[in-house]
Amino acid sequence: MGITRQTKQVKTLLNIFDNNEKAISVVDLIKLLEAQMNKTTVYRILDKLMDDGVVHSFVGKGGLKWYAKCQDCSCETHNDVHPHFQCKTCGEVECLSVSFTLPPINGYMVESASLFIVGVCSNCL
Amino acid sequence: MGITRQTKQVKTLLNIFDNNEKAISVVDLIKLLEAQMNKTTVYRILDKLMDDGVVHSFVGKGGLKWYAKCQDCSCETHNDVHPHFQCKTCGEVECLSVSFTLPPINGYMVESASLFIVGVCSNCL
DNA sequence: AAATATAACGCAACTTAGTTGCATTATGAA
DNA sequence: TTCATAATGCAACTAAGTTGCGTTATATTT
Ligand SMILES: [Mn+2]
Ligand SMILES: [Mn+2]
Ligand SMILES: [Zn+2]
Ligand SMILES: [Zn+2]
Repeated sequence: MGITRQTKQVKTLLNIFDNNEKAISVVDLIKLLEAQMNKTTVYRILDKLMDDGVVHSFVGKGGLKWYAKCQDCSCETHNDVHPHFQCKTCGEVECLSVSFTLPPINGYMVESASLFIVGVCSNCL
Repeated sequence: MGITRQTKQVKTLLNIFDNNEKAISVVDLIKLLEAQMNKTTVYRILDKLMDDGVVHSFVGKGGLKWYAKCQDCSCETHNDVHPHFQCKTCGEVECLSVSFTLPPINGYMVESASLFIVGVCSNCL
């Protein structure tokens, strides 16, 4: 079940994702919002925003959780199957708007796949 | 720097990877070996086996670290760039001996990429 | 404009993965 | 057998994420 009440904290988080193309880690979110809300609240709101198809999450380089705004998702359909890229230089993480084809693996049923790419972004090159 | 002394603990871990095609998580390794060695030792030996090109690691579904034997790696060259697969049914994680091509991303320098696939393995289908 | 039901929040305490410092042990070379 | 030191065990710590519960605030009803 997703969000039912538009609390001050929910609005704050929605605002962050609306004005931010890049992905952001939970750790950074908690640090950024420590004056405004509890870390438990951050985790809980993120969970609900996931349910609502507002954001999607993925596991980054060090095993940390990252979140980014969904493009064309809703409660019912999560279409955000795209690679994620982390820049070694500036540290920023972004969703790549490209589709990728999985290698052929006979006899396996594929349910989901995540591709994480590390390198140097166009700004830092 | 890698391993310089063939301790009992090192032999135990080498033996596990030699007799095991599948990948294994650190958590499972620690549980499996709790009677034989300390968890700190497990982490430290795995680090060194990485340096020596004996094993490689990757981040699994939940952000946990997994390890598997390298095929053709050494201290100098780590060639193990392949996807990893986790079966939802049996939970086993394996290295896929297939190569995959990255999607074209103009203006970015790619350094490494990891592809993690979740589904049902051939045994469980 | 109250009253009210309850979703959501804050807080503290907890769990778990992984790390660090240091005293002790055991390996391999001299 | 001696000896330097790599490696281990242990305890304490850090950091990410979770849980339970009492309190607060939102949105609906009266
Ligand atoms: Mn994304
Ligand atoms: Mn592998
Ligand atoms: Zn960059
Ligand atoms: Zn299976």
